[in-house]
Amino acid sequence: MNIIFFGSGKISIPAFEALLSSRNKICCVVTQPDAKKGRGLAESMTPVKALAQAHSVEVFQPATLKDDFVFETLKKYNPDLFVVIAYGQLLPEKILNIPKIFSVNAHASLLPEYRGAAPINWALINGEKKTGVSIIKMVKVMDAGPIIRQKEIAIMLQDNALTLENKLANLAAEELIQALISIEQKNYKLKEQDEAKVSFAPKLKKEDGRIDWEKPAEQIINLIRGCAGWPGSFTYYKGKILKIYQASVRDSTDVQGGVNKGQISGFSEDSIIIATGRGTLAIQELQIEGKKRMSAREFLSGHQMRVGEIFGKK
RNA sequence: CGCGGGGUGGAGCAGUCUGGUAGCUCGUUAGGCUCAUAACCUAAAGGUCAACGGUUCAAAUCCGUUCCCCGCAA
Repeated sequence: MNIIFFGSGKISIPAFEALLSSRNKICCVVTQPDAKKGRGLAESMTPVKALAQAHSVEVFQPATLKDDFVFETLKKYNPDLFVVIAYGQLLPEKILNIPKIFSVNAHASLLPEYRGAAPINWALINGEKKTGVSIIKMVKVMDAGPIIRQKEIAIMLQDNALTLENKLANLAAEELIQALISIEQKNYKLKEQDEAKVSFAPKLKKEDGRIDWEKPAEQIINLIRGCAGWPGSFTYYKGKILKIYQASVRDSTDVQGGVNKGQISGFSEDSIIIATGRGTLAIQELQIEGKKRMSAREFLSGHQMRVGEIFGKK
Protein backbone atom coordinates (compact mmCIF):
# COMPACT_ATOMS: atom_id res chain seq x y z
CA MET A 1 0.00 0.00 0.00
CA ASN A 2 1.04 3.56 -0.60
CA ILE A 3 1.19 5.23 2.76
CA ILE A 4 1.72 8.78 3.90
CA PHE A 5 2.96 8.93 7.47
CA PHE A 6 2.02 11.77 9.80
CA GLY A 7 4.10 11.98 12.98
CA SER A 8 6.18 14.30 15.08
CA GLY A 9 6.61 12.96 18.58
CA LYS A 10 9.08 10.43 19.87
CA ILE A 11 6.31 7.90 20.33
CA SER A 12 5.83 7.70 16.59
CA ILE A 13 9.41 6.57 15.90
CA PRO A 14 9.01 2.79 16.41
CA ALA A 15 5.85 2.82 14.31
CA PHE A 16 7.66 4.72 11.61
CA GLU A 17 10.56 2.29 11.68
CA ALA A 18 8.19 -0.65 11.52
CA LEU A 19 6.49 0.88 8.48
CA LEU A 20 9.79 1.50 6.79
CA SER A 21 10.74 -2.13 7.09
CA SER A 22 7.29 -3.40 6.10
CA ARG A 23 6.22 -4.17 2.55
CA ASN A 24 4.41 -0.88 2.29
CA LYS A 25 5.70 2.12 0.45
CA ILE A 26 6.08 5.34 2.42
CA CYS A 27 5.47 8.05 -0.16
CA CYS A 28 6.10 10.90 2.12
CA VAL A 29 6.31 11.92 5.75
CA VAL A 30 4.40 14.84 7.16
CA THR A 31 5.83 16.33 10.34
CA GLN A 32 5.79 19.59 12.25
CA PRO A 33 7.98 22.44 10.93
CA ASP A 34 11.42 22.92 12.41
CA ALA A 35 11.10 25.04 15.50
CA LYS A 36 13.51 27.74 16.45
CA LYS A 37 14.29 26.57 19.93
CA GLY A 38 15.71 28.59 22.52
CA ARG A 39 18.65 29.29 24.61
CA GLY A 40 20.71 30.12 21.61
CA LEU A 41 18.88 30.11 18.36
CA ALA A 42 19.25 26.47 17.48
CA GLU A 43 16.84 25.13 14.90
CA SER A 44 15.54 21.76 15.87
CA MET A 45 13.75 19.20 13.76
CA THR A 46 11.38 16.51 14.93
CA PRO A 47 12.92 13.05 15.45
CA VAL A 48 10.63 11.84 12.70
CA LYS A 49 12.20 14.20 10.20
CA ALA A 50 15.68 13.08 11.17
CA LEU A 51 14.75 9.45 10.64
CA ALA A 52 13.00 10.20 7.36
CA GLN A 53 16.07 11.96 6.04
CA ALA A 54 18.26 9.06 7.09
CA HIS A 55 16.08 6.83 4.93
CA SER A 56 15.80 9.33 2.10
CA VAL A 57 12.06 9.63 2.50
CA GLU A 58 10.49 12.85 1.35
CA VAL A 59 9.57 15.21 4.17
CA PHE A 60 6.71 17.69 4.12
CA GLN A 61 6.36 20.27 6.91
CA PRO A 62 3.33 22.47 6.40
CA ALA A 63 2.64 25.04 9.10
CA THR A 64 -1.07 24.39 8.71
CA LEU A 65 -3.11 21.70 7.02
CA LYS A 66 -5.90 24.04 6.05
CA ASP A 67 -4.03 25.30 3.02
CA ASP A 68 -5.24 24.13 -0.39
CA PHE A 69 -1.64 23.69 -1.36
CA VAL A 70 -1.31 20.99 1.29
CA PHE A 71 -4.34 19.18 -0.05
CA GLU A 72 -3.01 19.24 -3.60
CA THR A 73 0.44 18.11 -2.55
CA LEU A 74 -0.82 15.11 -0.60
CA LYS A 75 -3.34 14.21 -3.26
CA LYS A 76 -0.59 13.94 -5.85
CA TYR A 77 0.96 10.98 -4.08
CA ASN A 78 -2.22 9.03 -4.71
CA PRO A 79 -2.05 7.35 -1.28
CA ASP A 80 -4.02 4.31 -0.17
CA LEU A 81 -3.74 5.10 3.50
CA PHE A 82 -2.73 7.77 5.96
CA VAL A 83 -1.07 6.64 9.16
CA VAL A 84 -1.12 9.23 11.92
CA ILE A 85 0.60 8.98 15.27
CA ALA A 86 1.48 11.92 17.51
CA TYR A 87 1.44 14.36 14.65
CA GLY A 88 0.45 17.34 16.78
CA GLN A 89 -2.37 18.83 14.73
CA LEU A 90 -5.95 17.96 14.00
CA LEU A 91 -6.41 16.68 10.46
CA PRO A 92 -9.29 18.47 8.69
CA GLU A 93 -11.94 16.26 7.15
CA LYS A 94 -10.90 17.24 3.67
CA ILE A 95 -7.40 15.91 4.32
CA LEU A 96 -8.69 12.75 6.01
CA ASN A 97 -10.62 11.86 2.88
CA ILE A 98 -7.64 11.99 0.55
CA PRO A 99 -6.50 8.35 0.86
CA LYS A 100 -8.35 5.70 -1.10
CA ILE A 101 -9.00 3.47 1.90
CA PHE A 102 -9.05 5.77 4.95
CA SER A 103 -6.84 7.30 7.63
CA VAL A 104 -5.56 5.32 10.58
CA ASN A 105 -4.49 6.72 13.92
CA ALA A 106 -2.57 5.05 16.73
CA HIS A 107 -3.44 6.50 20.11
CA ALA A 108 -1.75 5.74 23.43
CA SER A 109 -4.78 5.01 25.56
CA LEU A 110 -7.68 2.63 25.82
CA LEU A 111 -10.15 4.72 23.86
CA PRO A 112 -12.70 6.12 24.48
CA GLU A 113 -10.80 7.04 27.63
CA TYR A 114 -8.12 9.70 27.51
CA ARG A 115 -8.78 11.27 24.15
CA GLY A 116 -6.40 14.09 23.38
CA ALA A 117 -2.77 15.11 23.33
CA ALA A 118 -1.39 13.72 26.59
CA PRO A 119 -3.01 10.35 27.36
CA ILE A 120 0.11 8.77 28.83
CA ASN A 121 0.74 11.60 31.25
CA TRP A 122 -2.83 11.81 32.51
CA ALA A 123 -3.16 8.07 32.96
CA LEU A 124 -0.16 8.20 35.29
CA ILE A 125 -1.27 11.36 37.08
CA ASN A 126 -4.64 9.78 37.76
CA GLY A 127 -3.01 6.65 39.11
CA GLU A 128 -4.42 4.28 36.50
CA LYS A 129 -3.38 0.66 36.79
CA LYS A 130 -3.57 -0.02 33.09
CA THR A 131 -3.52 1.73 29.77
CA GLY A 132 -2.88 0.67 26.22
CA VAL A 133 -2.85 1.42 22.54
CA SER A 134 -5.83 1.90 20.27
CA ILE A 135 -5.70 1.78 16.50
CA ILE A 136 -8.66 3.64 15.06
CA LYS A 137 -10.12 4.73 11.78
CA MET A 138 -9.98 8.49 11.87
CA VAL A 139 -13.02 10.70 11.80
CA LYS A 140 -13.50 14.43 11.92
CA VAL A 141 -13.60 14.56 15.73
CA MET A 142 -10.25 14.10 17.49
CA ASP A 143 -9.64 10.48 18.58
CA ALA A 144 -13.33 9.60 18.16
CA GLY A 145 -13.24 7.10 15.30
CA PRO A 146 -14.18 3.42 15.48
CA ILE A 147 -11.60 1.05 16.92
CA ILE A 148 -9.78 -1.41 14.70
CA ARG A 149 -7.48 -2.91 17.31
CA GLN A 150 -6.87 -2.31 20.97
CA LYS A 151 -4.21 -3.73 23.27
CA GLU A 152 -4.00 -3.35 27.02
CA ILE A 153 -0.86 -3.00 29.10
CA ALA A 154 -0.35 -2.81 32.85
CA ILE A 155 1.13 0.33 34.36
CA MET A 156 3.94 -0.60 36.72
CA LEU A 157 4.60 1.29 39.92
CA GLN A 158 8.06 2.19 38.67
CA ASP A 159 6.78 3.45 35.33
CA ASN A 160 6.92 7.13 34.55
CA ALA A 161 5.86 9.03 31.46
CA LEU A 162 9.14 8.26 29.71
CA THR A 163 9.27 4.52 30.33
CA LEU A 164 5.58 4.12 29.62
CA GLU A 165 5.86 6.11 26.43
CA ASN A 166 8.61 3.77 25.35
CA LYS A 167 6.56 0.68 26.01
CA LEU A 168 3.50 2.11 24.31
CA ALA A 169 5.53 3.28 21.36
CA ASN A 170 6.72 -0.26 20.72
CA LEU A 171 3.28 -1.67 21.31
CA ALA A 172 1.78 0.87 18.94
CA ALA A 173 4.23 -0.19 16.25
CA GLU A 174 3.24 -3.85 16.61
CA GLU A 175 -0.46 -3.13 16.69
CA LEU A 176 -0.22 -0.80 13.76
CA ILE A 177 1.48 -3.37 11.59
CA GLN A 178 -1.16 -5.95 12.50
CA ALA A 179 -3.89 -3.46 11.73
CA LEU A 180 -2.37 -2.68 8.34
CA ILE A 181 -2.23 -6.35 7.47
CA SER A 182 -5.90 -6.80 8.32
CA ILE A 183 -6.80 -3.69 6.38
CA GLU A 184 -4.94 -4.93 3.36
CA GLN A 185 -6.71 -8.27 3.62
CA LYS A 186 -9.99 -6.53 4.31
CA ASN A 187 -10.76 -8.71 7.33
CA TYR A 188 -10.86 -6.09 10.02
CA LYS A 189 -13.81 -5.07 12.15
CA LEU A 190 -14.75 -1.61 13.31
CA LYS A 191 -16.03 -1.12 16.81
CA GLU A 192 -17.66 2.20 17.61
CA GLN A 193 -16.50 3.96 20.76
CA ASP A 194 -18.90 4.14 23.69
CA GLU A 195 -19.62 7.84 23.93
CA ALA A 196 -20.74 7.48 27.52
CA LYS A 197 -17.24 6.54 28.60
CA VAL A 198 -15.36 9.33 26.88
CA SER A 199 -12.75 11.20 28.90
CA PHE A 200 -10.11 13.69 27.88
CA ALA A 201 -6.39 14.13 28.33
CA PRO A 202 -5.56 17.67 27.32
CA LYS A 203 -2.07 18.85 26.53
CA LEU A 204 -0.06 19.53 29.67
CA LYS A 205 0.96 23.02 30.61
CA LYS A 206 4.05 23.91 32.57
CA GLU A 207 1.87 24.80 35.52
CA ASP A 208 0.41 21.29 35.60
CA GLY A 209 3.77 20.10 36.88
CA ARG A 210 3.71 22.26 40.00
CA ILE A 211 3.49 20.14 43.12
CA ASP A 212 0.71 20.80 45.60
CA TRP A 213 2.06 19.62 48.92
CA GLU A 214 -1.41 19.57 50.44
CA LYS A 215 -2.15 16.45 48.45
CA PRO A 216 -1.47 12.92 49.64
CA ALA A 217 1.99 11.50 48.97
CA GLU A 218 0.64 8.96 46.47
CA GLN A 219 -0.97 11.63 44.34
CA ILE A 220 2.18 13.73 44.33
CA ILE A 221 4.24 10.74 43.27
CA ASN A 222 1.75 10.07 40.47
CA LEU A 223 2.15 13.65 39.32
CA ILE A 224 5.92 13.30 39.30
CA ARG A 225 5.66 10.07 37.32
CA GLY A 226 3.17 11.54 34.88
CA CYS A 227 5.12 14.71 34.27
CA ALA A 228 8.49 13.03 33.67
CA GLY A 229 10.14 14.43 30.58
CA TRP A 230 7.67 17.20 29.88
CA PRO A 231 6.64 19.38 31.65
CA GLY A 232 8.53 17.96 34.60
CA SER A 233 7.34 18.34 38.16
CA PHE A 234 8.61 21.18 40.24
CA THR A 235 8.30 23.08 43.47
CA TYR A 236 10.18 26.01 44.97
CA TYR A 237 13.06 26.08 47.41
CA LYS A 238 14.55 29.33 48.69
CA GLY A 239 12.95 31.24 45.84
CA LYS A 240 14.31 29.00 43.13
CA ILE A 241 12.60 26.41 41.00
CA LEU A 242 13.36 22.91 42.18
CA LYS A 243 12.60 20.10 39.78
CA ILE A 244 11.96 16.66 41.13
CA TYR A 245 12.89 13.78 38.88
CA GLN A 246 12.73 10.77 41.12
CA ALA A 247 10.82 10.27 44.31
CA SER A 248 8.83 7.60 46.10
CA VAL A 249 6.22 7.30 48.78
CA ARG A 250 7.91 6.76 52.11
CA ASP A 251 4.89 6.62 54.35
CA SER A 252 1.31 6.88 53.19
CA THR A 253 -0.30 7.28 56.59
CA ASP A 254 -1.43 10.49 58.22
CA VAL A 255 1.14 13.08 59.14
CA GLN A 256 1.45 13.93 62.79
CA GLY A 257 -0.29 17.12 63.81
CA GLY A 258 1.56 20.39 63.54
CA VAL A 259 3.73 19.42 60.61
CA ASN A 260 3.40 21.79 57.70
CA LYS A 261 2.82 20.35 54.26
CA GLY A 262 5.92 20.74 52.16
CA GLN A 263 8.24 20.80 55.14
CA ILE A 264 11.46 18.87 55.19
CA SER A 265 10.81 16.29 57.84
CA GLY A 266 14.13 14.50 57.70
CA PHE A 267 16.84 12.84 55.66
CA SER A 268 17.86 9.33 54.89
CA GLU A 269 21.20 8.33 53.43
CA ASP A 270 20.03 8.91 49.87
CA SER A 271 16.98 11.08 50.02
CA ILE A 272 15.23 14.13 51.37
CA ILE A 273 12.00 13.41 53.17
CA ILE A 274 9.08 15.79 52.78
CA ALA A 275 5.79 15.96 54.60
CA THR A 276 2.66 16.05 52.44
CA GLY A 277 -1.05 16.39 53.01
CA ARG A 278 -1.08 12.74 53.94
CA GLY A 279 2.10 10.79 54.51
CA THR A 280 5.66 11.56 53.51
CA LEU A 281 7.66 11.09 50.35
CA ALA A 282 11.37 10.71 49.70
CA ILE A 283 13.09 12.69 46.97
CA GLN A 284 15.95 10.81 45.35
CA GLU A 285 16.81 12.89 42.32
CA LEU A 286 16.34 16.60 41.76
CA GLN A 287 17.62 19.74 40.11
CA ILE A 288 17.77 23.30 41.33
CA GLU A 289 17.41 26.17 38.90
CA GLY A 290 20.68 26.86 37.08
CA LYS A 291 22.30 23.62 38.15
CA LYS A 292 22.49 20.16 36.79
CA ARG A 293 20.25 17.30 37.67
CA MET A 294 21.70 15.35 40.59
CA SER A 295 20.97 12.80 43.27
CA ALA A 296 19.66 13.91 46.63
CA ARG A 297 22.91 12.72 48.16
CA GLU A 298 24.99 14.96 45.90
CA PHE A 299 22.66 17.84 46.49
CA LEU A 300 22.94 17.48 50.23
CA SER A 301 26.74 17.49 50.01
CA GLY A 302 26.69 21.07 48.87
CA HIS A 303 23.46 22.49 50.27
CA GLN A 304 22.78 22.80 53.93
CA MET A 305 19.18 21.74 54.22
CA ARG A 306 17.47 21.69 57.56
CA VAL A 307 14.47 19.92 58.96
CA GLY A 308 11.55 22.32 58.93
CA GLU A 309 12.47 24.22 55.79
CA ILE A 310 9.53 24.64 53.46
CA PHE A 311 9.16 23.57 49.85
CA GLY A 312 6.70 25.22 47.56
CA LYS A 313 7.06 28.90 48.40
CA LYS A 314 8.46 31.25 45.81
C1' C B 1 21.97 39.18 19.12
C1' G B 2 15.17 36.85 24.00
C1' C B 3 15.86 36.84 30.00
C1' G B 4 18.73 34.70 33.99
C1' G B 5 22.11 31.24 37.01
C1' G B 6 26.80 28.74 36.86
C1' G B 7 32.23 26.64 35.65
C1' U B 8 36.88 26.22 42.48
C1' G B 9 40.99 18.53 44.23
C1' G B 10 36.91 12.51 42.10
C1' A B 11 31.15 14.50 43.48
C1' G B 12 28.27 18.60 45.43
C1' C B 13 29.19 23.54 47.29
C1' A B 14 31.47 28.16 50.13
C1' G B 15 34.95 31.96 49.20
C1' U B 16 34.32 36.79 44.50
C1' C B 17 30.81 42.61 46.56
C1' U B 18 35.35 44.79 50.47
C1' G B 19 42.31 41.58 45.94
C1' G B 20 46.82 39.39 50.53
C1' U B 21 48.54 31.26 52.88
C1' A B 22 42.66 26.96 48.90
C1' G B 23 37.85 26.17 52.77
C1' C B 24 33.13 22.90 53.82
C1' U B 25 30.11 18.16 53.41
C1' C B 26 31.27 13.63 51.10
C1' G B 27 34.36 10.22 48.34
C1' U B 28 39.39 7.88 47.88
C1' U B 29 43.89 5.79 50.45
C1' A B 30 46.41 4.36 55.04
C1' G B 31 46.15 3.51 60.18
C1' G B 32 43.19 3.11 64.76
C1' C B 33 38.68 1.55 67.54
C1' U B 34 35.16 -2.62 67.39
C1' C B 35 32.60 -9.35 67.82
C1' A B 36 31.56 -6.41 63.50
C1' U B 37 30.31 -2.31 60.02
C1' A B 38 28.83 1.73 54.61
C1' A B 39 29.28 3.75 62.00
C1' C B 40 33.18 6.38 64.95
C1' C B 41 38.49 8.51 65.66
C1' U B 42 43.28 9.96 63.30
C1' A B 43 46.29 10.99 59.17
C1' A B 44 47.37 11.43 53.98
C1' A B 45 46.92 11.97 48.81
C1' G B 46 44.54 14.83 45.28
C1' G B 47 43.78 22.09 42.55
C1' U B 48 47.82 25.44 36.52
C1' C B 49 40.25 28.21 40.92
C1' A B 50 37.13 26.88 32.51
C1' A B 51 40.69 29.45 28.78
C1' C B 52 43.33 33.75 26.97
C1' G B 53 44.72 38.77 27.70
C1' G B 54 44.81 43.31 30.95
C1' U B 55 45.25 46.22 35.82
C1' U B 56 48.33 45.46 40.37
C1' C B 57 53.89 44.68 44.63
C1' A B 58 50.05 40.83 44.73
C1' A B 59 44.14 38.15 41.17
C1' A B 60 39.68 32.43 42.36
C1' U B 61 38.43 37.66 43.60
C1' C B 62 38.77 43.77 39.56
C1' C B 63 38.43 44.82 33.77
C1' G B 64 37.99 42.73 28.63
C1' U B 65 37.33 38.52 25.22
C1' U B 66 36.25 33.37 24.15
C1' C B 67 34.54 28.36 25.24
C1' C B 68 31.30 25.07 27.93
C1' C B 69 26.98 23.62 31.39
C1' C B 70 22.01 24.73 33.26
C1' G B 71 16.98 27.19 34.39
C1' C B 72 13.12 30.34 32.12
C1' A B 73 10.85 31.55 27.69
C1' A B 74 9.22 28.98 22.91
